[in-house]
Amino acid sequence: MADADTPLVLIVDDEAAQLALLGYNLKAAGFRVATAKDGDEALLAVAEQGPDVILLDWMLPRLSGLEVCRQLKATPAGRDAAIIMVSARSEETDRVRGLETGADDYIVKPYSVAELIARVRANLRRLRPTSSGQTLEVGDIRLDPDTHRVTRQGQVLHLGPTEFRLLGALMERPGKVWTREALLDRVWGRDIYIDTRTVDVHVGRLRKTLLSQGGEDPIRTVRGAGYAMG
Amino acid sequence: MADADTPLVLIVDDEAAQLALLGYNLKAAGFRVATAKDGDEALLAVAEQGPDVILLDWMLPRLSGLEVCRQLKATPAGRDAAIIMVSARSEETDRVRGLETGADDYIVKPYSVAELIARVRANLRRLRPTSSGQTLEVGDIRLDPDTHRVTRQGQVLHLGPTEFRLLGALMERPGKVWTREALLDRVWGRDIYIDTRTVDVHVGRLRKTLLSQGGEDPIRTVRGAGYAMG
DNA sequence: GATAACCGTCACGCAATCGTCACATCAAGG
DNA sequence: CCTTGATGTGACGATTGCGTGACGGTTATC
Repeated sequence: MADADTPLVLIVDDEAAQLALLGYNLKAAGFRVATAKDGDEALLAVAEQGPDVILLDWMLPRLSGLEVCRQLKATPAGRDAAIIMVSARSEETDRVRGLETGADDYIVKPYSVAELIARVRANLRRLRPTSSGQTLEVGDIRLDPDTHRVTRQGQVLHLGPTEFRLLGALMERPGKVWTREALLDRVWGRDIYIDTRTVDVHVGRLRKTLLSQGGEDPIRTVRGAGYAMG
Repeated sequence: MADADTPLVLIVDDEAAQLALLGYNLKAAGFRVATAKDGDEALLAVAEQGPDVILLDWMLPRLSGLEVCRQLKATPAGRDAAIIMVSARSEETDRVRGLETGADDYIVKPYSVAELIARVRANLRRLRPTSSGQTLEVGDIRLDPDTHRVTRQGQVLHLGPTEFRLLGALMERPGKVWTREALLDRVWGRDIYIDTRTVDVHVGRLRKTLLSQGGEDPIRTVRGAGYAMG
């Protein structure tokens, strides 16, 4: 059961009760579990054990979760892991800042165990193709998840955080038609209540940037359904 | 609107006012709604109607919400549903106990309608992950539900949403003769009042597109009965 | 505290698509 | 050949979906 192929989840939280609860549920779901009480322990554990997923609490003593995230993403082992920020604060700003710092996902308290497990699994799946420095490429567009850099025909394009994640989602499965709802899930996060038309606006902004250096429109609008890449 | 594809939400609460309020909001959000006043009614309703999401109040007469949750998760129909516990108590212990018992999510009073709807939707999405439909193929015509792409002999064909769904229905069961009424049900939706002749028009438009690149007419008209593929 | 970047929402306008009708055409029986 | 009911189809007004500029609000940065 707990062999090296079993995904390792590192839980970083300063509350012992949280560590116990999360650990219990994750073990029950078949994961290996490591724990850390603060940022320093977390950095050490990441370097030593190389976890696949890191559950990182927002509120930590000494270093904030945000700062820990930044430092983790600066280490080789940290870049190979998916970081899920856990927060009691639901404000948009926190989420954006978390994702900008390099977190791969975000979950807001209170969350369900089913949701947590689903998130961990989803990020594990996503880990393989993208997170290990794998640059996405569709046509003449390249997206580097590590450096957050997008180029078209060598030209570097500047994208906002949301548009970057939007493009990343579209490029991850070229051709697949995403409904606006699915994109809200994938790009904005679950349990976020946002007008679906907002997706249209961001697609428009993304298109504008992608077309700024000329070239064809790489995003296909499927009337009545959603959007797709390629 | 209220066809079988519309998700069914079962509300379990002993206060009539709560039932009415929640029911009103959920219906306004486009869900079908069923109600139950206590645990016994809930168990019956779940077995009979097989809801997709269950909103389960914590405080119930006779059986507690917790116990109802446990019993629900012991039934086949209950396991297929997402259970959201609704509680006025915000203590951590309650949440943990609720989730340990098998609830999929948890929402604490007072909550906003927007949050409630968002939770219900989020749990629905988790319940039915986007099934990657297999590409349909009849003769030289291919239809990919995933990419919403229709090709004939490699040529990409452009179809409107309705014609796409119409072709999908026909291709799903090649040879089967669909009556106009059945097609209205399948393609347009169950409780839609539309002239059956409209089907003829759309079949005509579909034929026109399918024949635009040459080839035989793949749709067979069965006089007095309806249409069939192949 | 001022500026710039970015976000989510709204309103407007255009184009695609829809449903219906009217008329043409067809199939089958007499 | 004629009749009759069913089907094909072009035209048209109405609706809907989508693109997009504008706007106010928030945050980061200096």
